[in-house]
Amino acid sequence: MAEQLSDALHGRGMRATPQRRQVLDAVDALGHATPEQVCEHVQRAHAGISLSTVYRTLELLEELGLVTHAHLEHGAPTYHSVQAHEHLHLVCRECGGLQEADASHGHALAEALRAEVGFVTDVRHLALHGTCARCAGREAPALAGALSRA
Amino acid sequence: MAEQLSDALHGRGMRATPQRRQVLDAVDALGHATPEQVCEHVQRAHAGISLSTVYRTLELLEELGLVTHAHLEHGAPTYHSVQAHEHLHLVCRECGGLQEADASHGHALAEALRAEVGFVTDVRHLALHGTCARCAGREAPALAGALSRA
DNA sequence: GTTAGTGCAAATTTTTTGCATCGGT
DNA sequence: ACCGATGCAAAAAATTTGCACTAAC
Repeated sequence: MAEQLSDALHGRGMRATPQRRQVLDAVDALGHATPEQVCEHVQRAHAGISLSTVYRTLELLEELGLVTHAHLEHGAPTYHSVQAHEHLHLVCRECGGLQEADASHGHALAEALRAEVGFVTDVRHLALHGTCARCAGREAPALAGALSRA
Repeated sequence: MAEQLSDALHGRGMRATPQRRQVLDAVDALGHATPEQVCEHVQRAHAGISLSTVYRTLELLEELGLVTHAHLEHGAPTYHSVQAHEHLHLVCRECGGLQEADASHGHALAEALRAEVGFVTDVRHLALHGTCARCAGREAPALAGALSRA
C-alpha cells in the first residue's frame, strides 16, 4: 500500500515525500478526520507538517483516489481512507453524534440511480442526516409515553 | 404559509420581520441556495438585508423546521424549503454539476435504517456524491465497464 | 414603551496562495 | 543539479459576535 502511493505519485511525475505518506497513514488511522485533526495526528506522531501541506496533500490524495471526503457537519469536511470498509455515516442532528451503518443499504440506492439516470454514486461519500434512535425516543412524546406506560 | 411563519414566530415570542419573510421566500424561490445567494436575491428584490441577518435567519428557520440544509460541495451549505418536493441531490465530482433524483429511492434506504438501527433519516438532507452519466462515460470507460459488469 | 431584531464593523475560523528554501530523484 | 514540495506568513473566504439603533408588538 505504501508502494501504491509511491507508484501513483511517480507515475504522475510527482514525489513521494514523508508528509504525503504520513497524511495517508493518519487518514487511515483516524477513520474520520478533519484536515486539522490530520495535522495534529501527524505532528503528535513525531513529524513536522504544516496545515497548508495537509490541505494540499488531502486534495492530491483525493485526486489519486486514495481518500474521499464527506461533509458530516457544518463546514467540517472529514476524510476517509478508501481502504477502510465501506460504510454509511449517520449524523444525528440533535446530539451531533455519528454512527456508521452497513454500506449494503446504500448499494441498493446506488444501483437504482445508476440504472435510472446513469449516476455512479460513491457510497463511501454518503452522509445521512436525521435523528438517532436515542434522540428520537427522547423527543417524541407519543413514543416516550408508550414506553413509560410499559 | 406566510401565516405559518408568523404563527411559529409568535408562538415563541418572536417577531415576524420582513427580513425573515424575505429569506424564507428566497429559499423557496431559489430551490438550492447558499447564504450568500439568499442575501443577493433578497437585496436584488428591493429590500435591504445584511449577510449577518441571513445567517441568523437561516439558522432560525431551520430550528423552526421551515428549511433544511445540505452540504452539496466543499464548504458551501445550501438551504432548501421544506415545502419543496423531496428530492435527492446528485453531485458530480468531475464536472461539479448538480442533478436531482426522486426521493423514493431514498425512502427505501431510510426505512431500512429506521428498522435496523432506529435512525430516522431526513431524506431532504441527502446528498450523494459520485460521477454523473456524462462524466462517467467520458472519463472512466474502464471503471464504468467494471461497474456495469458487477 | 419594551425589548427583540437588524445592520455594521470587527473578530473568528477556515482555507488558499505567494515565495524562498528544502529535499526527492 | 533540477524542479517539485514544504513551511511560513499573508491573503482571502466564510461565519460569528458585540453593540447602538430601529421597529414589531
